Amino acid sequence: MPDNLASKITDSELEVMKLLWRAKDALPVTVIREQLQESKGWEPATIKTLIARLVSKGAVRQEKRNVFYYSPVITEKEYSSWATKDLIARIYNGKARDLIASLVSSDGLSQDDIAELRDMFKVEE
Amino acid sequence: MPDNLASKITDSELEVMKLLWRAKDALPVTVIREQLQESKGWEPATIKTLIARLVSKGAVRQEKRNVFYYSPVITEKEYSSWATKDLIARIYNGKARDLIASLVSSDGLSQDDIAELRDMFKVEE
DNA sequence: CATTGCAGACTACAATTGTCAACTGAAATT
DNA sequence: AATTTCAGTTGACAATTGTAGTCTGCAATG
Repeated sequence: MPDNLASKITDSELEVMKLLWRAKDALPVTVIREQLQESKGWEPATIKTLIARLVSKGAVRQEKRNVFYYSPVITEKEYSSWATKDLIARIYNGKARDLIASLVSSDGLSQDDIAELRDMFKVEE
Repeated sequence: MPDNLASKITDSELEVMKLLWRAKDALPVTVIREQLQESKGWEPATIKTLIARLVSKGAVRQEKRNVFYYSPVITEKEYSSWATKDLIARIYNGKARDLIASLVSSDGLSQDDIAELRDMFKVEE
């Protein structure tokens, strides 16, 4: 995990992180609750547990106002880049190109994707 | 998970799978045990548990000879391709190209990788 | 100001995961 | 044939994860 993290962000917790990443500013539980109750059908208690766990593992910071406001400590980029490298280490023996080869050969990429990637690598120095 | 799987292969179990994937033929516990005891420092009991769990979740098949011989049901390619798509779904909103963009922009690729990928996409129809 | 609603803290509980020990019966060894 | 060695099975136990209930005190609202 990103080394600022005590331990891994779990799947459920990740849903909370996604919401916080999308938000421009820190959010109070009220807002987080509303959205996740709606989108995930979770009970308020569940949502509060997830937030508390994220705070305790250092992925989310709380800021005292009238009520706590929560915001991500690690960025989405940091996390996704870590998760990707972790996958590469665990499954592709550390070889990033093997990951991409796998995508290409297992039709994980659309024609559009491939076109775009061709461009990407053309420009790339 | 690959839909032939009852549930996800865990990290420890994956070590067993890797060994089985590397092997040409089915292996008896003796051989699996020797290697993992060596490479992972696991107790025989641990290794036997992992094998049993893999069998019960359908990732490994056992073949009765004098003693059981074990071989993978899902291939390494199937698994890694599934794991990759799963990552893309969970973290990159289903967009494979975002994964690759993340790799490129977070220096997850060496110059060599990039060169090779440029070739890959040049040839690619 | 009394009432209500909910944030925050604590507790709970089943399922999964990482590790491993004990037992049992068959195969190998003496 | 008696002994030893494991494979295979079952059980175990702590930590993590998914999901949620309860309680307490403050803040908004009538």
